[in-house]
Amino acid sequence: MSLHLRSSQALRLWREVTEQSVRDAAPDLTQRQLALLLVIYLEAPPHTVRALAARLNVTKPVVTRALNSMGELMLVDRYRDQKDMRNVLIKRTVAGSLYLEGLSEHIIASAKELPL
Amino acid sequence: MSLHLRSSQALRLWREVTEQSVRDAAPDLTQRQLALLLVIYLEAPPHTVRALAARLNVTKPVVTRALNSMGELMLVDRYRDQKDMRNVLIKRTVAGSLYLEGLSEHIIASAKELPL
DNA sequence: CATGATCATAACGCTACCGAAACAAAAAGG
DNA sequence: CCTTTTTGTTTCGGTAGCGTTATGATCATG
Repeated sequence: MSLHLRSSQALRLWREVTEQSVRDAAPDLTQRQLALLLVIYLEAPPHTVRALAARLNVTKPVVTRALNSMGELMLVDRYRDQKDMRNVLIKRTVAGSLYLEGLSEHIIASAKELPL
Repeated sequence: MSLHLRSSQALRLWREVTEQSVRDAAPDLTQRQLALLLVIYLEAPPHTVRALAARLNVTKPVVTRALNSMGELMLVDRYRDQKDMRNVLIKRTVAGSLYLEGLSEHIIASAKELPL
């Protein structure tokens, strides 16, 4: 058995959560930054700039810049791969985990109150 | 009975849909623009700039600019209120409906394949 | 009808992101 | 070794969003 949503429910869910994010003026991530953050936290490491860029179909500078921005917000961390000093590996942070935890709570709460 | 999501499911759903939007390079709306679009299409008209700004907790120029951008993409339309010529009323478009229809299909498809 | 309030938009200076290309550092491989 | 390849970052010029403030148009009210 799978999770079944109707069209009106799907959009309503998206509206609730997106609207909440806007209203709260939470760290104003772009779509790309958010997508990146979710991949980093939901997929198994290691994550490199190159792999992330390929996965999201964006250029490497986009990833570098997104990591700069989210790094300042402490949402991610990065360090050189000691095995191959060309690589940069992206690490999760406590702040990043908390941020996504907050997001998931919003999603869950909104889903719970969707009309059937 | 209400729609219950677990934390991992919620974030996975968000990742799937956000990632898809990024990969497809669909009209690159900001969070604010998307929130605005969803309110316009899911809430009953009439919609004015002022009311939308208040609802999303943003300034009026933000709404005007978002309507400019989305207007160029044909996602929304606007015209003067004939009853009160100070007001601008926002209208839905075919392209906007199609865009949100695509979004909802993405959401539904992703939800359907969430692990239980 | 004139003055003040209420709309939406325009103007201004600023910041952040964009794609493309150039670059620096490290590894690979002849 | 010394070139070539790979990896990530920086730079460049350009675009688009931001908040604040000013403006123009319309309505309400004395």
